[in-house]
Amino acid sequence: MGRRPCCSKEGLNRGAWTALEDRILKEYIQINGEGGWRNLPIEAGLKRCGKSCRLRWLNYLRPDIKRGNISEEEEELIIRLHKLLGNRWSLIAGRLPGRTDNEIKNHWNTNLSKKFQTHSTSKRTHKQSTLSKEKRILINPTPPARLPPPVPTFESRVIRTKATRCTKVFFTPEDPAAVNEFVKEIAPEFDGLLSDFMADLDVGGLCLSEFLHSDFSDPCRFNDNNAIRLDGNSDNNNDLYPPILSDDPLLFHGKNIEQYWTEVDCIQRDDAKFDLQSLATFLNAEEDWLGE
DNA sequence: AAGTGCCTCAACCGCGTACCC
DNA sequence: GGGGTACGCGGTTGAGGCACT
Repeated sequence: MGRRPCCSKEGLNRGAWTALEDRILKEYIQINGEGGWRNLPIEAGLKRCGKSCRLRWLNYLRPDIKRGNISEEEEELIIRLHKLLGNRWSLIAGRLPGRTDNEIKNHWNTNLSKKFQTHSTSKRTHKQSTLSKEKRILINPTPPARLPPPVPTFESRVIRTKATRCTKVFFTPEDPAAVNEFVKEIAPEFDGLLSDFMADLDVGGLCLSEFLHSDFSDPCRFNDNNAIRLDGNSDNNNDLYPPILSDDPLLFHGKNIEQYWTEVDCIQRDDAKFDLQSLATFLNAEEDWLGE
């Protein structure tokens, strides 16, 4: 019983790839492009599972793979992103050009998690440690740096599964009055959404899913205030993201937004603060996950 | 030199989601 | 809407290399 295997394992090569297999796969993809992984081995003449081909290409053969050790700057970014996003390696890898999720995951498990263990004073066991049972280690639970006073309490439930990005969030306001105040003063976008609802995290014009998937490497995506541009067109302020409000632009204090996102734990618009550390907290709030 | 234990990282596995019919 | 398939993801494994005895 159980799940049907992704492909027949009979007669397929397993284990380390040979130089010849690499060459065949590379040449096939260069000619035919990525995708169609299931049929690729047959068409390319490889005795490999399609999944294996995909993994080999993504983690090793892609031309834009960056070789060599992970730099201190990259390491710093990984730590910050992990603090914010948890074990969403693919998302983290997306912020490190040339690095793969597998590479970052391995680097974390073999190097960075130890640093956390060394520096952590916490006794909390990380639920999702990927190390083998006897090697499981303690990881800093990243307590929120500070709580934003004007933001009301939400019972947040992150829709998060084992292998998916987190873009949707359920909010259940615990204090409707506080939410009213919050909406009125800080996030008019929430107007009319006071009961249980499902939406992109969209606070003050800063949409989580857009934010996480933005191309931070493209300078055209930022205006003079370093707000993200949706279309990369520097001439149209209406397409800025977060939107430029009249006399009230969402400022990033002159910093590159990536720098800001990873260095600063709070984005500020006037005196309204939405705390990214709090975001990290609920992203990591495993007790609130669905599926319990 | 041989044995042992530890570490690294490429590869595998199973699951959830997206997509198509 | 339901079922089947493909893809992408995070967790886990294990081969190979290295250090130490």
